Amino acid sequence: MSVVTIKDLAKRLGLSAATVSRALRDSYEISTETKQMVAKLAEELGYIPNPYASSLRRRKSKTIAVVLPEVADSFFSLAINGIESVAKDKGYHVLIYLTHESFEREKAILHQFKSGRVDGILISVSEETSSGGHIKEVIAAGIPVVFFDRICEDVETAKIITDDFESSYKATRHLTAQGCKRIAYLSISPALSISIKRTEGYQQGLADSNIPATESEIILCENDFEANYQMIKDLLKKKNRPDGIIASVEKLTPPVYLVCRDLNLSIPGDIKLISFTNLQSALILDPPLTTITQPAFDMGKSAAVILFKGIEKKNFDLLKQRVTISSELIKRVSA
Amino acid sequence: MSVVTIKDLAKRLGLSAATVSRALRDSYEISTETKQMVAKLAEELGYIPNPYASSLRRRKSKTIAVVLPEVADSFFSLAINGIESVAKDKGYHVLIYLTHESFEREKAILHQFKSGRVDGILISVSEETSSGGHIKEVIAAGIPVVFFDRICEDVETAKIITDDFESSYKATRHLTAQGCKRIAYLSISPALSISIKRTEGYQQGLADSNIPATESEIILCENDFEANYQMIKDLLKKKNRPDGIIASVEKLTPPVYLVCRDLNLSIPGDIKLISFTNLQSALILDPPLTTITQPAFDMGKSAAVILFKGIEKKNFDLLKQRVTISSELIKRVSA
DNA sequence: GTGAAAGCGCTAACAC
DNA sequence: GTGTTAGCGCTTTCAC
Repeated sequence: MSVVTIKDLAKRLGLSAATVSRALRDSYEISTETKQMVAKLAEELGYIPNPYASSLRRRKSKTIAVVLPEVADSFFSLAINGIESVAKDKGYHVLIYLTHESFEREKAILHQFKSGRVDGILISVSEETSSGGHIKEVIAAGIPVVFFDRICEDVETAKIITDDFESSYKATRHLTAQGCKRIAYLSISPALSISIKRTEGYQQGLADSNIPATESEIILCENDFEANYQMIKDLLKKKNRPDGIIASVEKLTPPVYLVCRDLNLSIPGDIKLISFTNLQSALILDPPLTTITQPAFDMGKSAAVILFKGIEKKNFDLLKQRVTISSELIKRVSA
Repeated sequence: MSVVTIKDLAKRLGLSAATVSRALRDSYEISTETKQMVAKLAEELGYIPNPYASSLRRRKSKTIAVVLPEVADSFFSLAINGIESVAKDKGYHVLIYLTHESFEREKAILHQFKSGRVDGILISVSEETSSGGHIKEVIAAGIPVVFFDRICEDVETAKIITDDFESSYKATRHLTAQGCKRIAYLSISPALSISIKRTEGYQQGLADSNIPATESEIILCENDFEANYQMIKDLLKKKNRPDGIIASVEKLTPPVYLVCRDLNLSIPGDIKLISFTNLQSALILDPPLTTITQPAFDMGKSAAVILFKGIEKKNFDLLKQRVTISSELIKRVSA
């Protein structure tokens, strides 16, 4: 706790608190000499402003919230870096909240933001989030919100996404071009915006490759490794097993590799695989993994930049913003 | 911004602000009926306390800071989850700061904590941090600090670490037991506590295996992928190249695999490899990677638990706390 | 069991 | 260019 306050500085300098405050904020009203005196003493005494007194008075916190499902995923780790890089430059602080894919938790977290704790919010919604009422409430309370990656289509505010449909489409077409006739799609929560888009891209890819819908298979995976392993194993044990797989999120890659190993199936010989992932280690997997790699850092950065515009510029129409940053299909050995 | 204040509630109920405040905080002085009335109206009007007014008055922020070098590493991602899990239960908020391995940045971040922005700090120091003066200052200002993973030995406060010496020793002994005669150790910043311990464990392991110091080789790696790749390539091109490698941090794994592939060297045939990493994908690498896996989640959790004890319990001697949680050597194919 | 009053540290209006 | 005053919204004496 810094025990030195503006009053202390004022007393020592024979000035009023108001003048010191103005000098510290470099107000145009204050003479250069005074500013220097104040700055010098503040430095000497190790004065650090109390952020909460300032927040209370000015009604802004210089803080943003980042609401994420998890941080285990490499996508979100990279996104945090992008966000932090711009928050730091802006002199903002970053509060982090994890929903653990729970809608209830997400609601509770957002609810308390109406208190003015943060000046803006970056959010990637949970798997369970199918409607955005809780987010609309926060926006109605006057707090700018920017979605990134996992959005709510029914909430009108800025959205930073990647081209999920196109990525999935490209992945599917790549597999069929390699000769796949029967492609399984490993999905997560079907309510998620990214799931919907990716699934659509997959289906369109199949259609455009003249693969009948009967030859498609969508497996709804869970958060539990063992359960996913088992589902994938069941899938690959069937007599008409797929010859191609698209793993729609990072965490579904390991179980596929393991099942193939355990079932003695060769990738890409028996089964070709493409995963959505940002893991650097994709290229040292056995075999090197063909990936859809998302612009995670840039998405985080871009979301933060837009959020700050929304916070700082009064006549910036945050609500209409929509940025799509392309993902990349990186061909390696698995497909 | 919640526009409903305690005064509003008080006015509506014909009570004083003081009574409402006490009722909301469930003070023993207040009658049950009053409490219920207040709770009911607060709920109805959507009252949310202004956290900064409360922080200003009570001189506590219900917020902790987590200061990390990066969040790209799987270790720190998992640690954040551990930290968040306990902060959530305690009703605390988590501010995150990245130093990007810069000492200057770390100093600046810590400096402003003297303002009372946070009630406690969890920190894993940067590569460049060789002395802890900036941390001592914060502690002197009365703010509890807990180190986790990367510590400053010269700062007397709680430290949560893993058994770096033993892990490295075990890794080295495992390699020599497999027949390695010449083991290289890929290091990062030699000033870092974890680097020092791991290097010592490596050297002791060599000594106990009767391998002369002349057959050891410590390569100081950097933050740049290309540079590391080149250094490792140079290392493995030498005629007396090592037959074993210990990668002391996660990010050094990919370049080793790539160099081996490019030089047509077989792992583990020509070179055995053990890496410090928490990546789930270790077991689907080519070949599956033998790892030292750290208890990242538990370290984060444990650090947070101890920090909160330091914050909440006055007669808890935070400074003397020291917890070591063991890492695990997981034998797979690479060594 | 409740109220009045003071004040946390800072800043914005309004003076001069 | 600087000072005075009045709060921001909450909590905490100290009364009764």
